[in-house]
Amino acid sequence: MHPRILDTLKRNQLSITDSRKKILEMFLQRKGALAHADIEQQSGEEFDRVTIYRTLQTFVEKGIIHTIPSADNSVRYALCKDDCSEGHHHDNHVHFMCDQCGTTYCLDHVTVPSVALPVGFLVSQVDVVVSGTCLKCQ
Amino acid sequence: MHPRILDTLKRNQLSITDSRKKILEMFLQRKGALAHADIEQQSGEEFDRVTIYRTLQTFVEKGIIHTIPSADNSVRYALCKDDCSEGHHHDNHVHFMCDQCGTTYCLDHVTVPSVALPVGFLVSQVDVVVSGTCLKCQ
DNA sequence: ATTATTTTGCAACAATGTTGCATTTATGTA
DNA sequence: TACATAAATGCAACATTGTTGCAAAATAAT
Repeated sequence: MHPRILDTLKRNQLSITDSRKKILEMFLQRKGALAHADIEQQSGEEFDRVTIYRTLQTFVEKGIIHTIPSADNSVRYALCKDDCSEGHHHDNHVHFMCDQCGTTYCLDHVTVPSVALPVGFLVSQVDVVVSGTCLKCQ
Repeated sequence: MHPRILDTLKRNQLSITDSRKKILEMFLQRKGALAHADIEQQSGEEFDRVTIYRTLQTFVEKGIIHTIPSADNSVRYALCKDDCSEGHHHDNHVHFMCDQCGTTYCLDHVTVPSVALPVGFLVSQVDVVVSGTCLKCQ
């Protein structure tokens, strides 16, 4: 078991359960983003669909993971670099979605460029979604 | 009826039908983005749900409208500035989604900043999704 | 005006997400 | 460790969203 699992759950005052351990482990191992369907498949019917929904919801609320914007209507989740406190307004991200294989990368080390908006618009968060071909699919 | 409707449909070799005229008119009038649900409500059960889905699909394929990425799982559509030929790889956009009222703006005049990606990633499109408070909700 | 093509509406289905509640599991305390 | 309390899970049922096939209707072409 990944060393950060218990730590993360405890820090966020979450009961330590099988589903939470397993799902958190998935995120920690494969660094890319995961959709609900991915988790459902990989866990092999070990957990109820509802449990997975609720676990993801909880993780988002606690700031352990965040959702990634996408143009198709599939919600994907990725680990927050360091758990964002309160789960609100976490750091800005650059995400990369591969057109070929569909893998979504969370590029934490890429700087989010500043955007100059028209007067009257207050910015709370900037998400940059880049699509194209990823490293593996060249 | 908006003068650009017939023009746009003809240019894209689409049959001129009531649903297409009405839906295109919605996009031309209210310049913000529209979700499927918005269209369904505004058209007041005039058209079948399936027809709306298919119309939006067709418009996207023809490059008349494009989808806007969002972190929740609601797909929104907005007019392309000038119909993008082939519907693929239209110009990059900055989109603004208001946390208060949910209105999505397509900020065509804001320049998309260039993003420096790691070596090996080929970029085909950059979407910038800014969220915060809009002009009206201050 | 008539034929050929396209689009629509309906029905049925599939996928995705939500809610309430009883049962099970985890936590805190003696 | 055993017990009481609190929390999470699984099930069932439901709601929403999106898809597909096909006959009927509308549009376009001749």
